[in-house]
Amino acid sequence: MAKALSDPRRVALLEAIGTADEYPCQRLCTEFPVSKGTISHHMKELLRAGLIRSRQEGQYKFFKVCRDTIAAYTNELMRRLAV
Amino acid sequence: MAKALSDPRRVALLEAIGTADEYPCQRLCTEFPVSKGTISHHMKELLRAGLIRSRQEGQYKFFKVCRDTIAAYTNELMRRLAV
DNA sequence: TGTGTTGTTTGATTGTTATCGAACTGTCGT
DNA sequence: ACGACAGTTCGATAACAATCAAACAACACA
Repeated sequence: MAKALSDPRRVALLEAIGTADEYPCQRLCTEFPVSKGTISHHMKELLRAGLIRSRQEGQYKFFKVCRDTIAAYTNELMRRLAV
Repeated sequence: MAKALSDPRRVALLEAIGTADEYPCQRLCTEFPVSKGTISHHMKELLRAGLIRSRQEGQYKFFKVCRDTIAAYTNELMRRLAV
């Protein structure tokens, strides 16, 4: 999780996805100056970390931020460092 | 900050420091199976990120977790992702 | 003043990761 | 069935990060 959040580009992607309830993959490809392959790679990482979920609709793919996972992470961080 | 928190060893060091109000550098060196150089490197990163502060006392050095910085980070994360 | 201890810096090595382009897979509309 | 579009996967490359060992600097004490 921390690893997934450590790349600025990935966080930017995550933030973009967070601006809407659901965010189309294709829009990420147009709005970020990176190749499709790279987007796909980052999405895979975010999925693996449980930070987003995806939904397929025909040939399109939509992403959604898992806000509870993020909340769980921040809580864990606070707990571990006893703030 | 996120970068600083993305390395497991560094988080472990941070946690160790967090177990006491102040933690001597030398104890980190004895309790973690890494060289002095590596410890020094990680401390530099944690300092740079504002996650710890250090205090010199003669030839010894002590570290202290900056809990408010961590709180600020988690808050920022929550805010940015509108949880 | 010298010796041991503490921590920093440096250079080399090694592993990881972000990125691209290209090849590939799957889905849609015609 | 075919051509266009959406994503994935792969191979290569380049940048970065963790680590060590060794050289170094600073301090303490005898």
